Amino acid sequence: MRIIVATCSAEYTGRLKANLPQARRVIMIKSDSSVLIFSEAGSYKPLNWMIAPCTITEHHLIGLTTDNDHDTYLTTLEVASEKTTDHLVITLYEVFSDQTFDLGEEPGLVKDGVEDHLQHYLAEQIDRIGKGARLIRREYPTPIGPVDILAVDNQGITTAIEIKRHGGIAGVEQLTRYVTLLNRDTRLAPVRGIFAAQTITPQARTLAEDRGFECLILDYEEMKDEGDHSITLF
Amino acid sequence: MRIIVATCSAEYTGRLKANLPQARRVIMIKSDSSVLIFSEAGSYKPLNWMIAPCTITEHHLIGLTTDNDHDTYLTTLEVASEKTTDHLVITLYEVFSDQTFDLGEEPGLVKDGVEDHLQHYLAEQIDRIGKGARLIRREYPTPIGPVDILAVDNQGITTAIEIKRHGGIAGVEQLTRYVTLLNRDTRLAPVRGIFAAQTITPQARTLAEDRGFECLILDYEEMKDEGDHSITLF
DNA sequence: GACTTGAGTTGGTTA
DNA sequence: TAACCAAGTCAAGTC
Repeated sequence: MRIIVATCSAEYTGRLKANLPQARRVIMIKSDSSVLIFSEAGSYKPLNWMIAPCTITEHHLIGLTTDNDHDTYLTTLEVASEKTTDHLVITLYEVFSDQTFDLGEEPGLVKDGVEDHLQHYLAEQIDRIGKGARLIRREYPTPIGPVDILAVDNQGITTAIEIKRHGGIAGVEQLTRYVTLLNRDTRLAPVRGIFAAQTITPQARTLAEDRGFECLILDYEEMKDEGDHSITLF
Repeated sequence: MRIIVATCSAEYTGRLKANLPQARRVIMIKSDSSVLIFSEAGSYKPLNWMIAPCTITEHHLIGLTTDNDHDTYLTTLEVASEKTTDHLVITLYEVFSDQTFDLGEEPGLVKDGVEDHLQHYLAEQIDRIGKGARLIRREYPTPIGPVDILAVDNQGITTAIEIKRHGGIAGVEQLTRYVTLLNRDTRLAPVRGIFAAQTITPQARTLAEDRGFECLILDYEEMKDEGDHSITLF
């Protein structure tokens, strides 16, 4: 990992073109040659970047300082993608720091609470859609992608469940596609839909209910507690 | 901008929980107190982060080195969001570098080639949907969001155009929602749809054509040339 | 402030 | 490899 703090400008050409005027910034060059340019502003996204695999060519040129009173060295970093025509040219004017560190292996991040976990617990606790419900399977395959959960409710009705952490309109559309498709299967029809999420936007709830879907709010902590509890029981 | 290179571990609690085992990493602290933790792996996304507004509390503790042969100082950075309950605790074990730089103002990034530009040129060159077509307006407002372009084709039929750089199923769904809604307006009906993009996935094309929408491939460079050309003419 | 949409989205999984 | 879907997505614009 090489970290450069410098006055720089940059120009990116690829899926779009982007121009970065001269200013002080931080340039990170990872060991795979990927490059990130950061400013104080914004969140975690760099202003410009190049992802691996790419090749960096460093040129040293003689230029002038902004007040033209003496010669100075300019450096350009030409970063070219090896897979596409994308390229990024960074010009360094004044370099304040240029250090390289060996970070070694990254053991990786462990996450808890993603959609997959919601799906896991809801499949395990399928009674949450109504006492007596029975799980058919998680990730029930269809030609247009897997349905998060397919179940049979206590009335014997096939039930497709779309799970989101935050439910928006797009999720309702997704559920609509699945229910429409599954209803063409005479062995399953009629199929109803449940839109299950930790939070659901009012617009999405309205759309879902318009289409005859039930909305189910999921409490992750509660589901996790119940899941952990049943593990200790067996 | 403060840049720390150190052996660290981290724990995030917020919308989910995430745990980062001990390893050498780069920690960036921006002037607004936002924090980013990077490793060599992955692309521009940090392993963990906290966005502004947040408060950092730095604690210095006496701990033991991993081989327990002598005391050492540990530092923890406790980063708490000021708006939510999110918090991130970083423990620093061995610090290799800890420097602060003043980057000053960021003049900002200038982009060319985003969806907005496609929309601009297509509105200007509305003939691309058929000779004699006439633009009604860009960003035609509806209760469910603005339609990218509304036009009248050479048959006098109202035409809703959804523009994407890369057209996928979600874009077709979006167009469907708009066309369905606009068709309820007796002053506009019947309304047809055009799905316009630089690239369209085969599935999206199939879905769009199933729904009676025309698919239109846009050549950005060509549109830009034509746009620039007409500017020089007037 | 809530919601929708775009992004050089990135990243993971599967056909 | 291509396409779909989730993400602590982020960020901009609108209502």
